[in-house]
Amino acid sequence: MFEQNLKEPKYKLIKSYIKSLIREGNVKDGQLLPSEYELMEKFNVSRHTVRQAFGELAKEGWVYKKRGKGTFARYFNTCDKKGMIGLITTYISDYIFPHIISGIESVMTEEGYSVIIANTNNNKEKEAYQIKSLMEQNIKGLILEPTKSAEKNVNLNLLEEVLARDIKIMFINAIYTDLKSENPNVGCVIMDDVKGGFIATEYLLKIGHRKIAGIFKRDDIQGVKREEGYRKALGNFGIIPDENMIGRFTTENKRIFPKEFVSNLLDKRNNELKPDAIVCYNDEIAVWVIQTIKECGLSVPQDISVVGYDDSSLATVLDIELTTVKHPKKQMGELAARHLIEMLENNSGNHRIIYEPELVIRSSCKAR
Amino acid sequence: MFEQNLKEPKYKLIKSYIKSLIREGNVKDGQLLPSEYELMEKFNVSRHTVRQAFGELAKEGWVYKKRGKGTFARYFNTCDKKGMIGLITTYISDYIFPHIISGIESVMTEEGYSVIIANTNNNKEKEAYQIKSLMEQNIKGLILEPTKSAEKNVNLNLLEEVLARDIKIMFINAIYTDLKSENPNVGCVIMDDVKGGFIATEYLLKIGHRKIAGIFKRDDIQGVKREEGYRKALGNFGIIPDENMIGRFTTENKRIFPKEFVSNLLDKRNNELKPDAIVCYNDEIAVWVIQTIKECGLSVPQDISVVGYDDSSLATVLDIELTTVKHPKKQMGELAARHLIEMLENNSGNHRIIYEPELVIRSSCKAR
DNA sequence: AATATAAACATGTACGTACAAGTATGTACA
DNA sequence: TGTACATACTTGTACGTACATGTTTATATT
Repeated sequence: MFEQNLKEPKYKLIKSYIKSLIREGNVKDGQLLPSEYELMEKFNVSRHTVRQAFGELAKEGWVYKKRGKGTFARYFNTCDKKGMIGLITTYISDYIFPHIISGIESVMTEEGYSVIIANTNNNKEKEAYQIKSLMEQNIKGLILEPTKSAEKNVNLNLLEEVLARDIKIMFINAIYTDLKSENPNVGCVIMDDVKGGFIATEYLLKIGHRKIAGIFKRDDIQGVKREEGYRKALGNFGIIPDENMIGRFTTENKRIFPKEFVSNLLDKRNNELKPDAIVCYNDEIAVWVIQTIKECGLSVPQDISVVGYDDSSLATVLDIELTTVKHPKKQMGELAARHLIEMLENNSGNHRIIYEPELVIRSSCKAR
Repeated sequence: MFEQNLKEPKYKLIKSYIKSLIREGNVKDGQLLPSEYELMEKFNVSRHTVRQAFGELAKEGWVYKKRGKGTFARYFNTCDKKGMIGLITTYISDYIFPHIISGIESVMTEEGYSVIIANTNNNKEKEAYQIKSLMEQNIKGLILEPTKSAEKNVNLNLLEEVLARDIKIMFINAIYTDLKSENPNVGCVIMDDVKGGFIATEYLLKIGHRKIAGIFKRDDIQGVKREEGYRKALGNFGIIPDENMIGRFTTENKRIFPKEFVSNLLDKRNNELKPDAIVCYNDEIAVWVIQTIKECGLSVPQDISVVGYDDSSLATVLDIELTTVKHPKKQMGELAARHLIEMLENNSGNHRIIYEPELVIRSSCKAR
């Protein structure tokens, strides 16, 4: 009578009975389970007890109920579905992100994973919220594009919790360097942004420019590194950059800053600042820069050469086609997905991919 | 006695009371909520009813309980757990889809749901695979942009299975009409595409055009309806359209067809076909059409006026800015998300939204 | 043969009771 | 002072009943 009652409540016993029915395939996906009354008899309990068991199983996703019809098994996380992957990016619909996401989704779907997407709008608190949310969803891996990667990583402890739960992390675009870089559960697919900034600037130098302004994002590592490459290239040509010709913006002022910075550079009163060329953080900024140059009565590339970054769709859509640094975009997504799957399934190899940037030369620069 | 009982069960009323306590900050994170007995008295219900409310809230993550101590609010910690929503679109990274997806994601995240995305590349088999995959995840709702909606719905049985599992369906852009349209578990946010095609064509007629060609997609309902609107507008002006001036393409030949169709129209040998204006299925097609017109040595809008559809980013990026029909894009995503949440949480109301299109007049049309 | 109707059965809501078990607090006793 | 105990409170488990509501099937009626 009481041997069963030593610990476990009756409704939990019924729960595990139902779960075993489903798990062992006795009742398959979508098939009818025993009715409440049948289980009352079988276990000699009240209907309330059976309902408690079924109610929890329904909330947990093991079964679903249809009034008048019965309770049915739901087979989730089965063998033909390998599991879920979380994806957190700063933005979803803007710029090159749709292509990155699409690359990830296509590979993951092909390989039998599902992708849950979330974005942070480049806000650290929202990033924390999204990481917590995804942790609750039983994900196997997390693809993360860091938010404000150049600032202090306030979500480090959260990421360590992610790893503690055996969830692998794959960074894209940038990495949080404070995570131990040898950790085999952390991978990345990033660009060599120093080199990217370098080749963009070097190209301008090689075609004869010397007064080269730069405008960079300062709250993500990509921006900091691109500036580093820019400085390195100038240094190679023996040029010490004028700090007034380097502009730095953040997410918050990115829509105002480029215009202000460029129109200040082109202001007739401080003519010694007027650049021959401008290296831009990315194509979006380059477009605004070109717009401002035009508004100041000058033209691109006749008066000023402009280099973008990322080779986004913006680059070829203007009447002036942008010379820009190629970003792998969709390919980066695919690479990140494939390497994460490798980490999950084989747990081996080096999964730190650094993409070599190349320059795409179009019509926004002119030799002088 | 029964005035409250017209629809909502008592325990749901108590649930929303508790949720409002937490949401409005009357009971903050970690603080004690009223005990079961207090709520019994307050609402004049049995303890069972209160427990049902608290039980569900606990499973959903709104509260947590401690035996002997009470029930506590949980807001900032992990109020997620409301569940997962599946999202299946034809494409992810192209055209207006990133904006639709972004709208859905932002609302869903704000409301505590997670979004799993998947795409079909406009392929019916892939659609079937994605629906099956998502069914195995424990999704609460499915947002679906139909694939090849004008063709026979081969996945109807699958969608009925989705509904049988108590997963609500929200259609966007188009609906599979073979699903019973009064079903309260099916909603939609679509455009009035007949009207869209109508106002685009009517505009051209009003500014004096009579020989108006049309190029439409024939494998989705949007295309069929836009063509219907086009014919209706012509009919209102007493024009019987020349069938040779109407082109129909499918996903498979969309990259070749517009060019062939337009260059054939403009071929000097069949001069009677040469149109004054062309109504295009969408902006993407319009761009290719304009390209082809230019290649034939004619110009837009001087020789031929062109109308697009969707008001995508393509519309304003060319040197000729497209006159086009406005598509809600991000707003459509937000609407779809909000209405799906309504269906899930309140189970009431009409969730069939038909968006009224409006024309955005730019510079790709000229009166004659 | 088609159409109501009733019965049987499924889950949903809601009332009641009883006792178990964890927590906090005040009181009596050592 | 400190410990033990009673008490009152909390949630947890479990029994019972009743009726509502949706689904299916068999039966009776037209």
